Amino acid sequence: MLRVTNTLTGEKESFQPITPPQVKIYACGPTVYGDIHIGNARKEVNFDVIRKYLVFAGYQVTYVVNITDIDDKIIKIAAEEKRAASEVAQTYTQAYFEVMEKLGVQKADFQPKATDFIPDMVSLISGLVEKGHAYAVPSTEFGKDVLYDSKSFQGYGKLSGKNLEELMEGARVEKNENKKNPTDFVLWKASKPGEPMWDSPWGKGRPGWHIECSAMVRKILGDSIDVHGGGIDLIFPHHENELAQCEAFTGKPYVKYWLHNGFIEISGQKMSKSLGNIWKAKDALGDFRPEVLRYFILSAHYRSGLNYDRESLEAASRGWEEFNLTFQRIEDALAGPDGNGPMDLLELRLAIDEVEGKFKEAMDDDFNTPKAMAALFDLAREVRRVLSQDARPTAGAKSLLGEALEKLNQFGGLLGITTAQRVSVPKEVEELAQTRLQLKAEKKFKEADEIRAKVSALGFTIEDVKGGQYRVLPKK
RNA sequence: GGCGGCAUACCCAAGUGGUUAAGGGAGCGGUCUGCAAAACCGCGAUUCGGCGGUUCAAAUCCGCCUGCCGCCUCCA
Repeated sequence: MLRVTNTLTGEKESFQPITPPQVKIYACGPTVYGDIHIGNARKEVNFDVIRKYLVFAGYQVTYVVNITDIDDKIIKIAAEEKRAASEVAQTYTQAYFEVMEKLGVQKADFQPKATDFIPDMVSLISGLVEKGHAYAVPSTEFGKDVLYDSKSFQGYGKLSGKNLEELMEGARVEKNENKKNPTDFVLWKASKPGEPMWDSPWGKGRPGWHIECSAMVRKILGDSIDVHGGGIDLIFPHHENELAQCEAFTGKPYVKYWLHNGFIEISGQKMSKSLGNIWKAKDALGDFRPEVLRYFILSAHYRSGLNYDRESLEAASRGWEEFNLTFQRIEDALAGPDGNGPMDLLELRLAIDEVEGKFKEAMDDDFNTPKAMAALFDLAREVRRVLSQDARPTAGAKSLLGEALEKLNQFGGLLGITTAQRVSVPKEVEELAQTRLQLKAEKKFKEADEIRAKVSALGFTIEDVKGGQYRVLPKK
């Protein structure tokens, strides 16, 4: 039975979708005003795994990740770069998709852009005004702002555990003389000259941030959804406000399970522009394989903070190499001739029988990926132990190794820490390696070493293994 | 000031009342080896930030203290 930690209740609860086997998930996506950083990437990887595991567990999942393609930051960048906001948004939307593809993040079922849902937002805002939860105030020459009346919704603060009085005291909110309460937030913003604008009952303007998610969730998934996710920082005010908008409008519960992932930290602190410690995902991908990045991200529980530095990444990289080599070693062994044993296979048999149960148990516990990975490592270790007995396993051992490979591929694939594509060794390199084997047999070691150097220049490494065989690997 | 989270070996990191405190990295010892590398085996926390309490039993529950971090303003 799957259990998840729900921010709304602060507890780990058993997961029971509203209308099983359907599961509707919405996870806040990027605001496309720049390249995404590894913190954004972490959120996408965490929810990618959550989504894939729910599918694996037999649910019919509808997964939605939005693109915020209109907001203050985009407008600001556009002004700086002297181009249209839509152009800026397009550039970074594209960049985002490229990173997602590299990272092996499966495309969401829907990837709505805010600007495609303006009419839905307008109608939602109108409804809130009619119901007395929002009010329009004069703003610019183009029209009025519409603000949400936070005091009009009794449940305001229930997600983040804040109460209005305290919020008002500590409020560092922007000054707005027109606000009835300091915690009121903007639903619709009248445009200023030169800004993007859309027609509305309140003149020309653009949507506030929080309303877009509310509108898209309702349009695509309906009034009530099973899971809403995002980074921990979105709890307040973004998700609190979304909740207030939707529940005030529909009178129905908006989200059953709120899931929030922790931050990636640099030297124990969050990434921020002001600290100048932003690590872009595309730069990380330049230094490390995508599988290594996922391996690193998933080596911590999604709700924890995760400290990111080069050393940790390099450790993850070594760990991943070791894990990944297991796959190749199995494939090599299966492709080779049968040995004639004897081999001790008991532990491997047990490990194969246990892995699925251990993996599921870990993942069922609020998607405990570190524990799930440990389950895979346990199996991988037994595999290596068997392979080290003899590089040419017996037919019986091969059968077990085949089973192990299947399990490792299945679960490692779900986490996205395996690589589907083996680096293929060019024929030229293969021939050189063969020649070297021959030279070695003739004890012409000097010539053999020369070949190794040649192979190295071609980007590969030859490693000798037991039984007079060798292994060709891409150079590290 | 209000709210929340975290503190486990050299590093990362599971563990949420009860057998020997997962796993990974690094390290050390060994096996193997023309060399190199790899691989495999073995070793490593009598102890879970500190002090009290509850309990037959606590890293796990409660209280206090210390330290770090996040949110309360845009933020994954």
